[in-house]
Amino acid sequence: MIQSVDRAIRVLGVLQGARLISLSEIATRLELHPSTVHGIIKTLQAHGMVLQDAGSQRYRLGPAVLKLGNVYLDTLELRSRALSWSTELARRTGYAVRTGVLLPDEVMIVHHEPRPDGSRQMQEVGIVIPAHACALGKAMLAYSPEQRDALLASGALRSMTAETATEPAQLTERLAQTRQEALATEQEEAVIGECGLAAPIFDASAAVTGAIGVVIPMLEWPAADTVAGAVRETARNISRELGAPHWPG
Amino acid sequence: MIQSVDRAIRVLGVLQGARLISLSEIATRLELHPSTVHGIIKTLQAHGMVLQDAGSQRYRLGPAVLKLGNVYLDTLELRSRALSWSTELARRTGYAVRTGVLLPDEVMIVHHEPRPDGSRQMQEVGIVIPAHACALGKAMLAYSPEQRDALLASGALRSMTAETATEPAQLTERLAQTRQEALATEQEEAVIGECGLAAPIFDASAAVTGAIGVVIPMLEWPAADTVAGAVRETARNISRELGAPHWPG
DNA sequence: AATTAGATTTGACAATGTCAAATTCGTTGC
DNA sequence: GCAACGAATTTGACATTGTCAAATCTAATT
Repeated sequence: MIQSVDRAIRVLGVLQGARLISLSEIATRLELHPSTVHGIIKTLQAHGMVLQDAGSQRYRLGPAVLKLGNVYLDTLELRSRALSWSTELARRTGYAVRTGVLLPDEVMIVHHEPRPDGSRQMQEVGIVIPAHACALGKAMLAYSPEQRDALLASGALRSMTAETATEPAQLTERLAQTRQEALATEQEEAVIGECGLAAPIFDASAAVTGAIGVVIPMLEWPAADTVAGAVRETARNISRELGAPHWPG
Repeated sequence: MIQSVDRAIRVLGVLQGARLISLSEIATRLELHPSTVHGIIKTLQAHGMVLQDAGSQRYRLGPAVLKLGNVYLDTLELRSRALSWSTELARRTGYAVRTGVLLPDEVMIVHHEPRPDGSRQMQEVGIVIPAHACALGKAMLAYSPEQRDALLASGALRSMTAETATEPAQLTERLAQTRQEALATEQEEAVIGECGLAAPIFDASAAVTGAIGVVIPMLEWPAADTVAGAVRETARNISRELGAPHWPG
């Protein structure tokens, strides 16, 4: 582990949390000397990863990070396979479809297929949602023992709504149910008024690489039984295209 | 400039160009010792910026870079201001609307408003286009003398189509015309069949922060005169919201 | 005009990253 | 099934290079 590279990434992490921040505040948060942070920041700035606001002298993320992010999306085989199946799933069910990957304790959305009814929706690619509070996250955690244990051990089950599972035992039970049905559900656990169904996607090494699911407004919950079947089937189809030997896990 | 941080960013740059690449190839391209690259890569990997492919042992970008990129978009005041005006411009003109920022020699799209006719389109946020070969790029370069000179001096006017301006003199002339009309045009210079109009956006310090423009299919070119007016007006309105003292430059 | 908060620069020291060689791992050819 | 190869990884010594504390500069504020 190279110290200065590690510190540079931590600086980016702070910048990610605080949109516009002064050099000395970054130094304080990371418990580093301002001069150390300055050297790192100037290096990042030279590559366009960080910008200095002209007026306030404070720092923020730069455009180079977006370019990197876009290349990541392009290289993701999961995403390219999910594209066509998402359209199909959205058409069949009438709901918005999301595909996500698992970060240490969050799910990151790598594709968002809007509801086919054409209602205007926010662009959601790149957003992150706590893994324990969404169907996509539970679908993946249910089949990723290490990640699940790490999350449970970290004790970071942040509460999002009244329905969020914040107790390890509660989450463990929901994951067991997810495995039983090969389908994860979510009822207003992350966002009030929003429910969801999701199923895990496996790759050629039989490991979870992602999950796909539908977003269902509370008013339309529970969804028709055919929706659950369609989500499972879509996840199985994508898994097969990725070379998964079997589905589920 | 901190050497190892600089090298880490160069490693990311190589990963950006080559989707899946071996450690020794990265080392060769950067003229570094494999062991040096290994230390950097493992640090990046620990933070999820880089992933190692299970089968081939090769490396690729990781999800953490996408998360960073998304935060950049959220912090961009240009983008939030452009959102509502883009919808309006798309509605008035009937064309897809793009907003972009200027990198050293490319334009990066930070917002894409689809054509209001509802035709299905690719998501284009995060893609980059050579600055000298698109209307957005020329709109910004025309009012950014340093960036223009740097680009002309670099001699990197890559040819995209037969119409691309690859000679410095040719580009200089087109930029002069852009300033004269306060509007940049593009006729199949980047992509065959695609034309465009764009105007620059200025911030409170009277510097160019971006550009907004419409994408026009070759078959519908030239567009009605009202389109040019609508593009200029939109750029002026966004500039005013950002606190620009005057428009153009 | 003085004060303060913050960004930046400087220079010495020692921690730290770098390099070359050695080792391990997996794959291909015989 | 064994050997040879290519590639990733590990190790340890050396010297480069990042780090820290103090000093300087800059720009707001009173």
